[in-house]
Amino acid sequence: MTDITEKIATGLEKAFAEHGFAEPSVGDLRDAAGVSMRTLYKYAPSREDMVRAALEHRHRRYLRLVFEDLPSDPSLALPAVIDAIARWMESEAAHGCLFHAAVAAAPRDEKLLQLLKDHKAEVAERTARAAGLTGKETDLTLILEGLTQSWPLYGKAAVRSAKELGRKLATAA
Amino acid sequence: MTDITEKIATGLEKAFAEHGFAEPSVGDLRDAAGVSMRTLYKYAPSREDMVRAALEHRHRRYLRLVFEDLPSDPSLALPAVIDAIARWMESEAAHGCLFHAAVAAAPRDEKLLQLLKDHKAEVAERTARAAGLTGKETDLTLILEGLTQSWPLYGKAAVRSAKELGRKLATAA
DNA sequence: CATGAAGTAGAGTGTTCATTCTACTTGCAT
DNA sequence: ATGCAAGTAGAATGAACACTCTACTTCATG
Repeated sequence: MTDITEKIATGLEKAFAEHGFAEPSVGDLRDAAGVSMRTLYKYAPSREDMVRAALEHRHRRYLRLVFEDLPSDPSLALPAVIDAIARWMESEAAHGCLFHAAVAAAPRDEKLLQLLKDHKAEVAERTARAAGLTGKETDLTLILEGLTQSWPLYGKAAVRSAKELGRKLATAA
Repeated sequence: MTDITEKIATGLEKAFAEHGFAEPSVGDLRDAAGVSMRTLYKYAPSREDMVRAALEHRHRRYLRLVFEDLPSDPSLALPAVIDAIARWMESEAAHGCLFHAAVAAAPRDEKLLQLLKDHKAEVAERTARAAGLTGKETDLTLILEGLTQSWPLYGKAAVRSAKELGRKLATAA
């Protein structure tokens, strides 16, 4: 992960997050990355590769923002994850999950679908582990996905719903 | 809603559902609609209008498939809605919610966003009414959105999770 | 100090695509 | 039977865009 790779990935992620996957031309992406056409294509030899680079960068950043500094008490971990996701939505993902957006824009691209699945699986697994709810990955994914999707519609009320459902899930176990 | 309007809307919905919103050219859409270019543009004067026509058609079809013939017992209505959505996903929406896909493909289009919001609001409202859970629209949206998003990842296990969380929500009330 | 790896700027190329236009057909109502 | 409303087939147009190429600059290192 050299300096310039990081710079390019950061710019690409920002551009796609702001303008979606259909709209930005490679020229726009070059401007966002802050490099020349030649250099951009050297590190991402096609527009598809640019999308992948952006998602991989986002994955790393998401994990860092959501799962670093969680409380070690398992009963506090899930609400903390939900709060972290809410903060993420508020500051970074007004338009919803970038992985779903990417797959929606290119439903034929198998590599993208795999990236989405890996991302969601890792989020579910880490959440389950932190909350002491291993085996409940499906329920947790449902709650977190539901939160991410209903946030643009209901805002903070969606956060309350997610916490409430999370609490119910934990007490049942 | 004349014959030909319906024919065009049906074809457009199918094309977008199968190939996403980015890929199909207007030529492809014309073939899917089974009319000439001139006629297609007469009823949908731009590609954007074609997207809107497809979504409006899908909205009507979704409501019919999910909310017709629900059991009148409120405690049975929510599981029935969840089962209907599962059937819908299985047969029609392998790639996830078409409304979200459309918005993801064109995040700047305000009309599309409004269509999405109206669709989700009506689904939440009808579900709440059928299940005797008015006031719980946010929670219901979270569960149903979570189901729709995690279905491609977990299949029937997502359906079980949704029912379980729905049951917990209902018993608390 | 020169050389080559790695960068910049930006023009060129060939293709794809949304939209429009031309020319022709069909069937219904007067 | 004619004329118009509504359809078909598909070619033309002009813009946008992914990707490539040319020419030039920087700068660390042997």
